[in-house]
Amino acid sequence: MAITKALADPNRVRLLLALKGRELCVCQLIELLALAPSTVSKHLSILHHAALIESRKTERWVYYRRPGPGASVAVREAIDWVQKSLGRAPEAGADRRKLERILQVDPTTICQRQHRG
Amino acid sequence: MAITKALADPNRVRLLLALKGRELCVCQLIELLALAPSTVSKHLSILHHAALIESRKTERWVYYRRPGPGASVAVREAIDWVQKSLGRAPEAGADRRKLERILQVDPTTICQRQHRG
DNA sequence: ACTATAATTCGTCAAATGGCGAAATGTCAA
DNA sequence: TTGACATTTCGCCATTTGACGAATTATAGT
Repeated sequence: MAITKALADPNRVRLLLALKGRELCVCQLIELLALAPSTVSKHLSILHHAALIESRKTERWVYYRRPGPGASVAVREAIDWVQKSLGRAPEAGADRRKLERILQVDPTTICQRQHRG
Repeated sequence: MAITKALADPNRVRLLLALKGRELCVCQLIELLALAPSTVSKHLSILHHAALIESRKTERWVYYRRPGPGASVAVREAIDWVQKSLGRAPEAGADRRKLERILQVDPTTICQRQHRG
């Protein structure tokens, strides 16, 4: 099943947890995971292929979010489980704190920072 | 996380679903998956390592079952999700029917059958 | 003790996975 | 149209995974 495969990697679970209640730009997710853009993009495409996330493109930025009410029962239950059960882990808390800091900077600045390394 | 890794393989999900409400002998699980004994044993050890199943040995047989009330919240929630969400899939239904047939034969006969191939 | 049996461990192999940088794509600004 | 930028796709590499058969362990029966 595509869903369980998608959830098998910790970084993908981190992405899914980060998208609780809000959409995020790819560059913000890159900042969170601290991995190469191509790697994060691949993870996002795997989550997308499993229908666990949706995307929206405006201008040069791509935003990802959890699926809306139209999502299948399987997808909704999977996300609920991830949130409830895996969201309790200590690393999930650390990511939430890191995200708070990321959200205080505007995405444009974050993207530019990534170009310089 | 060990749990999500353990659930990433379809055959391991099949094993977990097969153990709903009953314990089963390894030879019965081998019969269900139709894989080499060593392969099934490996899958079982991965599930066991993630604490998703427990084992009990009597005489020459090893029985596996879902964990009892002493299991952690994470484990219980994972199993609940697997049962509710993944147990709905058509392949899960096929496995239930196959198991019914397996349960009609006594384990001793099944084990002996496996030695001849 | 010796043999048969149920299951696991070990060694091996092909395929899948996760990471990266380079190149490609699409979009905006000058 | 030229250049900068955000993201994705591609090609590569090291590691992990899932499969098997052979060897090993543990137990029961003779």
